[in-house]
Amino acid sequence: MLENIRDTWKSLIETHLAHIIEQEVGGQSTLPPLVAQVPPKPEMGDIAFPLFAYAQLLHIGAPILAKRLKERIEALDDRPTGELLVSGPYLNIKIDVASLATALNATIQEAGEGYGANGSLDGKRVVIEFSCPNTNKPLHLGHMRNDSLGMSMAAILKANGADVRKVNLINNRGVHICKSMLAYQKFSNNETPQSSGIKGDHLVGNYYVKFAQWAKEDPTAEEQAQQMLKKWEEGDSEVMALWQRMNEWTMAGLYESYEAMGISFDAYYWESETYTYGKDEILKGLDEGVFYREEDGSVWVDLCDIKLDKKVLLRSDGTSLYITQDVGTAIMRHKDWPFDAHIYVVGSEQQYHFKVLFSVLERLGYQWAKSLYHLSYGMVNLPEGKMKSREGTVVDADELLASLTALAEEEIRAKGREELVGDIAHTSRAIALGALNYYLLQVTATKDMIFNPAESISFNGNTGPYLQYMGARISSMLAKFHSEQREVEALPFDASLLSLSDERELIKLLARYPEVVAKAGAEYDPSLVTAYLYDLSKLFSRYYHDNPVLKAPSPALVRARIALVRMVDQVLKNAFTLVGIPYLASM
RNA sequence: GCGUUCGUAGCUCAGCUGGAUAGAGCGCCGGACUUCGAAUCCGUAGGCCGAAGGUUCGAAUCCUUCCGAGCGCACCA
Repeated sequence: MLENIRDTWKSLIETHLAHIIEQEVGGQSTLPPLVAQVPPKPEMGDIAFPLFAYAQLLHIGAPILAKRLKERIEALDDRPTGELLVSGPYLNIKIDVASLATALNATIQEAGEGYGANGSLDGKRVVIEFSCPNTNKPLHLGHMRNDSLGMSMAAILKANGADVRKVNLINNRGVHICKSMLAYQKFSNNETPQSSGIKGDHLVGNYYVKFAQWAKEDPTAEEQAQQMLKKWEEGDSEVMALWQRMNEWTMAGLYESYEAMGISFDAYYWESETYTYGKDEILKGLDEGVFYREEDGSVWVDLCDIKLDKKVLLRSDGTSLYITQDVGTAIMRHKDWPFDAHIYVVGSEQQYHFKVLFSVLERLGYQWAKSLYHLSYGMVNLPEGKMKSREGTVVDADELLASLTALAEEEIRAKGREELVGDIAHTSRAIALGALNYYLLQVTATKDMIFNPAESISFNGNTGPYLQYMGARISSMLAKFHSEQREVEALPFDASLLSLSDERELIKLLARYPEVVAKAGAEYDPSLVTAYLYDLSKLFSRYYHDNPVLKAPSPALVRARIALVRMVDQVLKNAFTLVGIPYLASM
């Protein structure tokens, strides 16, 4: 909405700039592009156009040029609504906020939860792969960052019109899986999740830890694990049975965690089925001369020309590697469901791997290889330093969620809101999720981050619950309005009454929301949405704190402010769904 | 060593397709609840934006070098 206004002014000013420059210095074919900015202070207007570059061409001061442009445009009979201001070397526009508010109100009311969405990716299919846990241990904090990013990106891309397919590739085979199996075989006395009362993924994880301890004492442990892997590959019935049993335990646990954290997928893939993929593709590439074979029989790709070194694609015994199966899996997925883009949400430690993977696919001649994207994210560290599984400092996902939930519940009870909140368990969980997702998504994905548990549960300041609180306050305000001032609803909405500085700022911010959704989609960056949410909430908090809505001086003003509050409410709701923050009417 | 990501307030983070005095939160100190729920709001203090050069009318933002940190550099995944 704001974009249209900006573009209108921009092209108008551009035209007149071109005219002036042509008159003064003759046919300048390439003018520098005019950039639109936001003035640092509201009283300077709403849109700013710096004129330095043009003034230089004309050999005059920018303020003089600004003045000339202003006079010239003001002389026009039909020009857009709004006011021109000269502010030093800038030509600024003070937009007509009342007409913007009127249009915005109609748009938001009509679009509802669709406000902010756009069709830029209409008809485009996007696969997004994330989570991809191993079946030998429960989820930890690192996975949570991955899952938050994956879920959020999927929602953002949908809001941009894409047909999104969320996929999860479960790493359910390999030596590391055999390790927990082996330890279980040796030390378990056949305990089960049922007999022990331990959640399946945690039970299996215990044996993975057990293996590490055992391997320290018994040097043959690693060798035994390798032997078990061999048996697995041969389909040994005893090993297969154990594998199946333990994988089921883990998966049951993981499904439970996903459910609790609001994470879902459209398709699951299993490494036990995909690990042999890609071999044929590599051999085909070998035939085509894209790859080469070493004397020992291994197949390689030489990526030195793009500074990526040489990489093995097939072992000398002809078996696949991690990269081989990734090549095969990508090709298979494109056959199954021809996509326009494929995003892999994977930690930054695998950047090199993905560069190689994408290059290999490109060399195999797949045009779509260019649409592959590694959404890389940094490590999650603790205030004390890195999480170390050996030192037991890994933050378990289930435990973290449980403790956040307990704290939220404590807070609700401390405020005596048990009755008002309704389902206290549900509400506490929703607050915990809001806190977690916001905390994890507010940081730029590529950066490493420090997760401070104490801070994430504080619920004060720049946090998820702060945003949820805004929603709850608005809900209760609107409920009160409906029960006490229904008759005011009948009054017409007069946007010109919203003339306070904060009201103007709120309206502009609300009008900017669609641009945020578009940018987050184009740049694959959920943190743009969290940043926007915080700006909106902060501005709104101050506004309703300082200015009564239900007790505004006149019914007409009550009506106008209620309209504004409803717009804020709708945008909060819409943005919440993009970053995994549950909306709560009461908390 | 090579590649890559990053160095902004005491701490955690924004701002980075160059533009008007560098912003939040936490913490510190001080205010505001007979007023739409104080999980809130307001204010004070706190920065040679890692360092040095360069490009530019203008650089936290772009380029180079250096310093410091993370992560890669397996016929592991």
